[in-house]
Amino acid sequence: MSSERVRNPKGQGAQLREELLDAADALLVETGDEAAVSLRAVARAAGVSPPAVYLHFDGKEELVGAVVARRFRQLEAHIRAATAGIDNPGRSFRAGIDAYCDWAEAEPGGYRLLFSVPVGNDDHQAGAAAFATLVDGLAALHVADPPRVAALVWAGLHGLLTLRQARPAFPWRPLAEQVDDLLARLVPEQA
Amino acid sequence: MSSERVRNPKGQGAQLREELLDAADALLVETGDEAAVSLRAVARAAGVSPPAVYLHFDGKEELVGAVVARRFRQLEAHIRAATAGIDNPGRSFRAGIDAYCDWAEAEPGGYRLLFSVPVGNDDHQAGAAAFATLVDGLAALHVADPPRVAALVWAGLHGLLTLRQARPAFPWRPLAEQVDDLLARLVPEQA
DNA sequence: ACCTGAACACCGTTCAAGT
DNA sequence: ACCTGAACACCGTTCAAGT
Repeated sequence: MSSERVRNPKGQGAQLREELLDAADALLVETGDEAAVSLRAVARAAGVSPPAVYLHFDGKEELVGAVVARRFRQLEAHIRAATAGIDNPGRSFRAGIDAYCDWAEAEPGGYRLLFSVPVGNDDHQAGAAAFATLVDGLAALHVADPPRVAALVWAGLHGLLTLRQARPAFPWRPLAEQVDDLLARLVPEQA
Repeated sequence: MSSERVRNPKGQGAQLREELLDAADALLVETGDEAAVSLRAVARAAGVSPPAVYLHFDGKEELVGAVVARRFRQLEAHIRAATAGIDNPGRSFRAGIDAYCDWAEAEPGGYRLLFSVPVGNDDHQAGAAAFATLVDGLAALHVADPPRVAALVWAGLHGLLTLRQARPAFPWRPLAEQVDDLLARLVPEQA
């Protein structure tokens, strides 16, 4: 049960860092809750002793923060990939919205995690970049005051996604229908 | 440091139950996070030993659940009190919305708690009752398909309130202004 | 009927030590 | 340079026992 893992050679400490991030990511996404994942469990999954985590992270909080930052970058890349090459502004805008929702629904725990943890500077950068894609999409539709409307759209989507997760017993309509309803009212220009 | 508390007489076990609920509520509202509050800390605050909690609750989860149920009933009462006696449907509707937002902003941890924990049946009842006040308000405004619009309004408000808490560094406009914007678009009938 | 003490298997973190 | 073992103060929960 102990020491399956082979020791890293001299210059390769960075490899353990990646293994720890992968292990922590997998455990965090399962639950979407920082508190449900223990630093000791992450160390176990990576095949090292608990103190080894401190060689690469200041503590549990910094480890979780690094996972969150990586997930934010993935989300932004996912949205950019979905909208890339779509010329029609309305269709591009909607493709970005759908990518955001798909990503949240595909890994609910991973989405919840993004907003359940105090953000560091890295996350703030990545989050701001994702928000910027939304503002750009609205500007292309000639919406008045795009940042102002973008905040409402973001809040509406986030509210729908998180409430649907938190209250699965509520008689929700299909998500696509709710998103249609929401956008029809918040962004009439996109029709 | 030990035994400040006087033992309860024979038929008064229910009193400890209330003391535990009050202690747990205070600790939970401070953090808004179930995981940040320990059963042992609750027992300490109430002046009893940890196993004493099990005399009244099945475990930590049930204790937290009872606190959440109580908070839901308080929220619904707060909304009903704010709308009671207002005849004008538009003003009554808006008073309910404002009461919801005020309650969430007055105790952010208490609001977060309501949706950060899996719900039991009690919470579901209380939550449904609060939602019903929203549906009724929209019906009085002769909105088409009130439950459908109510879901969007609820999601929009919830998204605004939680994102503002989770991302305090974001350049938010004042909440009242965002709520005005949101309602103007989602419920044009209220103007 | 109401509550405690001691125990168990966990947890995050620190620090000295091993290779 | 990279990692471990042992320790510390915590945690939720159980079970026998005290008043």
